[in-house]
Parts: sequence; C-alpha cells; structure tokens
Amino acid sequence: MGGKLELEKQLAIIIEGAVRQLAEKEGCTLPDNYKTLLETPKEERFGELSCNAAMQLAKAFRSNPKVIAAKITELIEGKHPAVEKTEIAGAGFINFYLKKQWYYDELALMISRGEDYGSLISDKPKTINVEYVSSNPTGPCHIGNARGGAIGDVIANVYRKAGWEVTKEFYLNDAGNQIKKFGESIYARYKQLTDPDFPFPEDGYKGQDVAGIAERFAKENPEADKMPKEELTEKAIAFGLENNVGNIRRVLEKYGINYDVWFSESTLHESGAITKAIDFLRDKGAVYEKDGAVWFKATDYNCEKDEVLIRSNGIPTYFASDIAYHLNKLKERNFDLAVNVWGADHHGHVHRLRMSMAAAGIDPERLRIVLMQLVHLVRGNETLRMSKRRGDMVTLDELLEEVPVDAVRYIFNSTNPNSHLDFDMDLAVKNTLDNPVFYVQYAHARICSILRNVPPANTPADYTKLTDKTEIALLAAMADYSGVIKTAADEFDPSKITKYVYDLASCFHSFYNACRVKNEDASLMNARLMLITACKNIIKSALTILGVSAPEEM
RNA sequence: GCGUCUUUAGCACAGCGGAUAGUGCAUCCGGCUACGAACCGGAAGGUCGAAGGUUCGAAUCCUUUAAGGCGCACCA
Repeated sequence: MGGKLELEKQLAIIIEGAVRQLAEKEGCTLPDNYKTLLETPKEERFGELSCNAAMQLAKAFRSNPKVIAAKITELIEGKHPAVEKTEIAGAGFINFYLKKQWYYDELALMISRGEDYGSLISDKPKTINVEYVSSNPTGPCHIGNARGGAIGDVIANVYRKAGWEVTKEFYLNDAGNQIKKFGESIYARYKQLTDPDFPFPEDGYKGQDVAGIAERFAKENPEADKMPKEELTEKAIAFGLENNVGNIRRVLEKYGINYDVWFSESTLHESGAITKAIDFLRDKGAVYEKDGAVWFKATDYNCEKDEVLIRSNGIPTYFASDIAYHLNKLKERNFDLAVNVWGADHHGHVHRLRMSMAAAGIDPERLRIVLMQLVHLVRGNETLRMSKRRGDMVTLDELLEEVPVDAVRYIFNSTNPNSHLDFDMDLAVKNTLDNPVFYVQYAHARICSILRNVPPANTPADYTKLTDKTEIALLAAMADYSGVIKTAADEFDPSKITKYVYDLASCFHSFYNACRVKNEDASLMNARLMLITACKNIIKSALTILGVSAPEEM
C-alpha cells in the first residue's frame, strides 16, 4: 500500500504496544475512549508525525504528560527504521522526525507503482453501488443535478481507487404520478397545436421543452389525432421519455459521466417487486391498513409519522417503489454498501428510507445518503429561482456551453457537499482562466514539457541528492496521497481530492522555482526526473478521479 | 412550531479535540537573457455569529440564542 498512511499504521501499533506495556507496569487501566492517533503537525519544526497519547493518558496514569511521553519514547526507541528521532514538545506531544531515506524509498515505490500509486488494496474487495443525478426524465438536467453528478461520480471514482468494486447507477423515475402529469402536459400541448384554447393542466410541466416534444410527436405521428386519448397519451409519454432520457444520457456523457446501470422504476412495478417488498415488510410486522391505504409503521422507528405505501386509490407511492428499489440493491444484488447522492430538499426522506431497510432486517448502515445542499444560481446580483414546473432554469447543457467541463466539475467538487453553494454564472465564465483547475493542469503540463525537453542521462538516479526543502516538501505531499484517498472515501467528500491536488501542484511549482532539472549533475538530474514523473502520475491520477483532464500541453 | 444544514479575513472556502487559526481571489512589495511567469517569494488582513458549560487544551464537543437555506402531502 505504501504512503504515509501505512507508516502511520505501523507507528500506531508500536506506540500502542508501548502504552499497554507501560499501563501494565504501572498498574493502570487505559481510558475506555483511548485511541492511538497520529497526525501531521501544522508546523515543520514539530516533525512529520505527532502523537498525543501521553496527554490522553495523563489522568489515568495520574502523572504529568511529559513524564509519560518520556517513558513511551524510551520504549519505542529504535523500533521503526523510518524514524530518525523523537522529541517531546509542548504539553506532551511525541514528535517524530523521519529519515530522508524513508522518502527516497517511497519515491522508488511511486515509480514502480506508476499511476496506480495511492490505490488502497484489500484482499477481498467490497462492492458499492453509487447512485446519483437520477433526475426526473420529465425534463432536462439542471444545475442542481450538475452538482450531484460531479459529487456522485467522484465518490464512485474515489471508492474505486480505495479498492472497492464500484457500480455507477442512474435510477430512472419512469413511472408514477409525475409521469402521468408529464403525459397530460404533452397531450395538452399536442391539442393546443390545433386548438389554442385547449386547457393546460394546472400543475403540468410548463416548460418550452414539453411543447417541443408535442410538436415533434405530432410531426412524426400524423395518425395520432385519430387515436383515443389514452392511447395517444401513452404513445406521447413513450416518445417524450425516449427523447428526454436520450438527452439526459448525452449531456451526462458530455459531462464525463458514464453509468454502469440505468435502473428503471417501471420494472419494479411490472415485476411485482413493489408488492413483494410490501408483503415482506408486512411479514415483519411493519405494515398496517388504515382508511383504505397501506401504511409503513415508521413511528416504530423514531420517525415523526407513519408513511403511506399504497394510496387508497390502489397506486403505490414513490416511497413504496423506493423501498423496493433499495431492497433490490441491498438484498437481491447484495451490495455491501449503497450510496445515494440527494439534494437537501429530500432530507426528510432519508431517515424513513433507512428505517424501512432496518424493518426489512437490513443494517441501515449499508445505506448511506450523501446530502448536498442546494445550488443557488446567481447572475451578478440577481438570484435566479429555479423551477422545473415553470420551466425557468438553467440546464446542464446550457452551463456546459458557457463553461468548460473541467472547470465545472472542479468547481462543484471544491467545496464540501454540505456547504451551500452560490453558483455565479457570470463569474464562472469570467473566472474560467483563473479557476484553480488551470493551476493544477498547468503543473501537469509543465512537468510534461520538462520530460519532453530533458532526456535522462545514462547514469543511475541518486535519490539521496534530493535534499532541497522544496524537494522534501514535494515528496511529503506525494506520500500523503493514499491517506487522502482514505479520508475522501470515509467521509464521502470529494473536496478532499481537489484540495489535495491543488496543494500538491503548489508544492511542485515551488520546487520548480527553486530547483532546476536540466543541466544538473547527471545522477541528481535523473533523480529529479523521477521525482517529477512520480508527481505527474499522482496529479494525473487525482485529476482522473475528479473527471478532469490532465493535458500535456495547454 | 418541529427537524435539518450553514455562519471562520473585504469575497469564496479549509481546518471538526491539540502547539502562533490556514488557502485562493482582491490589495501592496519583489522575481523571467536558464527546463512553460496560467508561475514563484514576501507583506497586510480574523473577538472563528453571540452567551454559558465540559477539560490539561475548544473554531472544533454539550446547552441556550441570533441570522439565513432546505424540509415537515394518500407529491417526488
């Protein structure tokens, strides 16, 4: 596996051993919440790794942290070959200073692993299903979907890098109430082609796109006006869905998203999976009937109210099909983990869905919902309110016409999903050139340029000549990669990757300005060529996770 | 009203129990006759929304509170 992540694990084991040994000798018990934690100090002078064990133990050991630290340090002396020295500082921190050789060994590993460096390896890969965007096929993808798409796609990529078997999935809501409304809306627009006074449904889809669909439908189906209303509506829905789903698929591809599975909700209705799911929950005693409807006893699971599964008119709710869908993921297909990326406007749905899994005997921890706060679209000073029904929104397609894909994906992944985001169209276009993504890409292109211009000498590289502080800083940043992958995966937070790759690029640029590659002593030059090659691979790997291109020239 | 997310430098954000609170943009000063200046080095800028508490130690955890976003349908 390599990287600082592995070094941390090894050191933590050694320290923990010393702590236990010490506890036994002194006749003390460790606090219940004790955990050996290593962290990277903010300041260079405190070394590369730091441990606060002594401070955590002060109370239990009835002793001064500095004294405990001294005892621990004594026990671990010389136990790890990468450690140059340890020092006790501050209130009782044990600081570790690494041998330069550790970095050189790590560089050798980076070179041998190539772009695969940083991947986490597990003997038995777990399976994960990441579902994202899943926009309603009643219309095009909008800006909110764009954020969800960027976040979901990167979470999936991060998990792949973290050693999981990943399925990217789009859940197609091609059944239910909103599809019915969609059909009625197309029908009305169709009728209006010949009768402008034909009434449009109150809560129909008023967007221009629906009118366009009706027009094209009329053109391609000249016989349609002879059909009965039901048949015509059904045909119109099929026509509209095919049109919209095709568009969604196309624009997402343009956005760099390619799904493994397009899962259709209507198959759940047709296969009887919904009825089966409800029966299953009924067997578990979580379902009852009232007022002619079928209910889920959500209040048994700490929800505010019970939820309807089948309306009194016999039509299942969206919640019912969602339960069937997630049973399909977690029971039928048996993914170890299912992750959904949802807009914060759905947060009320999170707990009850997870509890429906609990009711079905499935560990709700296997279903994780990543909530992203909504995107507010701003143009200069005015806030643009988005409504699909009214049809006044900026689509992903339009966005991509104004702003390059790389910039959009980078922007949407540069903040935590939990943060509210104002997306300023004017600024996004204007700032395209000083978007941080270009800073990172520039580092990559710069390295490629050096590699084109500087042929390696016919001498073995001597890594021990990499001693400049910018070289060590760069090596240190590169060695952090696997740890960043782990954190990004654990926290479902793609912004950890953007922040990291930006910092890495910054370390490279500093190195570039402080050190030369060309015309140096041959063994040093070759070492620096290796250094920047490894750096290039990591930048490329991280950008690939982000779905951003890594151009060799720009 | 209940739930939930957010509040850190002029702006956009990071830090989520540790040692002097960071990064970018904007501002100011300096650096290309050398591998790509879309770059680098430096300066300035903050009662971490407010008040209490927990502990060796709080931007970070717990209460209370203020402002804003989003939910609270036999909609999705």
